[in-house]
Amino acid sequence: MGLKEELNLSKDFVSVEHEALLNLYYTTICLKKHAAEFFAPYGLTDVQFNLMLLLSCHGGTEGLSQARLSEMMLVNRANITGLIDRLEKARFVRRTAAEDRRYNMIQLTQKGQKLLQKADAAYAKKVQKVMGVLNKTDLQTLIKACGKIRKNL
Amino acid sequence: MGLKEELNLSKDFVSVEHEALLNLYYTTICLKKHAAEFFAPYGLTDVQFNLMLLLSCHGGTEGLSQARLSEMMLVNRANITGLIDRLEKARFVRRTAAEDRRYNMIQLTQKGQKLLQKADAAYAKKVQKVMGVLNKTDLQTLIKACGKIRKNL
DNA sequence: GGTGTATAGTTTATATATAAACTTGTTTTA
DNA sequence: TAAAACAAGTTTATATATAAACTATACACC
Repeated sequence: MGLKEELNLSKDFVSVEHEALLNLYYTTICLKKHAAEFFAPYGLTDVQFNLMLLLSCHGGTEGLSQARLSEMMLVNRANITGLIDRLEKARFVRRTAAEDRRYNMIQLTQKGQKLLQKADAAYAKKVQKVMGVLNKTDLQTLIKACGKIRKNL
Repeated sequence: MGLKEELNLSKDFVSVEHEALLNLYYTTICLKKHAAEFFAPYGLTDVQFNLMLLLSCHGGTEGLSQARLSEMMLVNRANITGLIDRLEKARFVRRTAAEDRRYNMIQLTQKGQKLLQKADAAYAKKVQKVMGVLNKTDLQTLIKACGKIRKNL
């Protein structure tokens, strides 16, 4: 039961290469939708959770600049402005001035830390369940394949 | 050279499962950005190209309804309204009334067909080049892994 | 020490995406 | 057959995403 059957397509894919590409696209869309649903009860979007997780794992005490966040999330820095606006409005993060006054350092608030802790514990279990359908060898193979593709771009 | 190095992350991933999930996410983002750049010279976005390709491959002579397009693209039907609005404005597709007057049948115009033909020929080559970094066996393995994950959601 | 250049963040215009409420048209069913 | 239920498409409000133009700050170098 591949993508062709799931989408009720009338024709085969033109190549296994295209089929693989579309499998990556559609699988990621499904995973993102799943994540979005998962985080909704916490009052977060999947994107907001990911940003907060980056702050928690890689922010230390001083936080991360918006430029660094945009690098890590592979998004335009203009996008970070709006994300932080919304998270700041909800009091999950704060902007702090850095020595270099061009930078905003973004930090989790206590409220943000608490929420993240709860959400992350549940999310880690979810990831184990969702990706656990592949064994460790298959996961490593998948990681390698993705790495090769990115390197080839 | 994995994701950790590419993003200059200070910590390891908490599990191989999470690492694999993020590899899917990030690789797809990279592929989408690449596709967006590729289609820009044709005056198309990657999403617009995909919609037109579906019309070409699975639309036959009568076209596809917006509801069917939303199923195939895994997007909300509200989203299709705007996509078709923009493509219609550019005269790449047209809305046609169906017998069941609830439906819009969407068809490629001649202008749309011509553009698609040109873009698709070049795109097929691009896909071969990008995904060709994996051999046929690796591609099949990737397709199977993605299928297992989707089935497990 | 002032000028040019580079960097961080914001604003604006636009595209893609969702959910919810709504309109219109079809089908079911009582 | 009239009412209820369902289906397709649109509208509205909001979130995420980009590119381009802009502001403010920092730094390099003559």
